[in-house]
Amino acid sequence: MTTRKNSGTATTAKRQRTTPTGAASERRDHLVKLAAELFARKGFQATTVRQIADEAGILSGSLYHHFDSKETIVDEVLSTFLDDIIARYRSAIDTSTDAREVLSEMVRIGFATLEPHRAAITVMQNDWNYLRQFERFNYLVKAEEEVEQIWVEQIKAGQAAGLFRADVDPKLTYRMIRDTIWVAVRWFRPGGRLNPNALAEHYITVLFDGLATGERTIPTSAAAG
Amino acid sequence: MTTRKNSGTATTAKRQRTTPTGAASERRDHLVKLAAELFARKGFQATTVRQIADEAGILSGSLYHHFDSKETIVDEVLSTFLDDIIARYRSAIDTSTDAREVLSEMVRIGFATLEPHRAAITVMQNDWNYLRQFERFNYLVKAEEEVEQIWVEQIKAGQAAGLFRADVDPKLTYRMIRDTIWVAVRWFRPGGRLNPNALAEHYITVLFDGLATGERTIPTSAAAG
DNA sequence: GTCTATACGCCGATAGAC
DNA sequence: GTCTATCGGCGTATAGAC
Repeated sequence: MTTRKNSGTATTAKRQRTTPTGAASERRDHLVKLAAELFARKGFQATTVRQIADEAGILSGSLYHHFDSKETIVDEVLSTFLDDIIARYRSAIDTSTDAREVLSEMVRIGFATLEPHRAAITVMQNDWNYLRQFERFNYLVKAEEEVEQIWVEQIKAGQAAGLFRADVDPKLTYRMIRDTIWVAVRWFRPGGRLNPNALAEHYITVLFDGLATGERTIPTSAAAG
Repeated sequence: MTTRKNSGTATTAKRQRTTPTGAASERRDHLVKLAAELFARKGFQATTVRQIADEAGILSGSLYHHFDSKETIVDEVLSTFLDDIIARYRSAIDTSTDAREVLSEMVRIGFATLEPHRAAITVMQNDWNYLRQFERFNYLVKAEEEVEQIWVEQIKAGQAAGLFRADVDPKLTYRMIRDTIWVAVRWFRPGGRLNPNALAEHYITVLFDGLATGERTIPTSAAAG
């Protein structure tokens, strides 16, 4: 399909390294960071290569010494984020067996990612619909599927163990959790009233125990009350 | 700030009506609908006026007989949606006094809106970040604030009545509910496995009663157990 | 209400000097 | 690694005939 070389994970890869050793160029990384901020603020398409170059204090033509296209830049923004988040999820699964604890931890990971990967998550939210139409970004769909599988597995395990109510749809529940976390990037501001930790604990509380104070009806498949 | 004339609600308005009676032109409405679908599918910026015209079987120049700019078209898409949703919320508040019932009804309204306003909601989700930078769309911010006030009021009322747990942040809770509903437009497909009703009931269940099966710790300010 | 024809700027990207 | 200079294309929008 594409001509990309895959490394590390099965989902994403780094491309067009300029140094002979294969090490990342710091200059290049810096440019990617500047571009990511612009993409997040104005959208991918509304950001021009001239603006990116301006931000870096060079001319637009000079950008093409580092990247062969504007899409290569956003590709790097997104794949870096995806590599990181998937690695974190895997580590959470490895360190616990209780589905409720794993799920809580993955929620915490999500909110904790808002700050370091704010720009990438914003681009993912706003420009995913546009970017997905290019085959070069097929790996985004693959990564999404991999993440979904990880979550749904844990929700089903929790239901089988009698920890979670059996009358909710695992896939649907996953989507709602996922969406709630990532979309928070729209209003979350580092240093604001709420830090990522408080956000996570707030959400975990409502997610597991609910908003109501009264009696509950909880049908379960296993360990019924 | 702008030269727009406001009608109906305090938040949105219709503009540039062409008929002398002030009635909406059906031709114009049809063009808006076609454009909305394209905006939703490809993003506002990635959609060209030539594509909109193609879809309608006319040439791009002819579009300017109906609209004075591309932004006017998307403006009409968004304001129509906002007028409708705010009217529905108001009617829900008027027909019930129990905060839990009002909240449930507003959740149902949200999910029920996914289908008829799918395109508008998608544009709102994906292009809001871009559109908000133009002063002509300031009314979007105002409408958002109005909706927030309606929700937060109900959550606080529920807490005061001892119906909702007191240890959650009303504003934060509103944002999470709102985001969960609207972002569903990304994966919701009319005629799919889940209809808007099932979605709403599923979410209401988890929202009020939680995902867990065990005992809960529920601090309340009023009517403590 | 649509078409013909076109203005005019900005877009991403390239070639080659330094 | 950056600059100078530039290309071809497509973007929104307009003027005026029909």
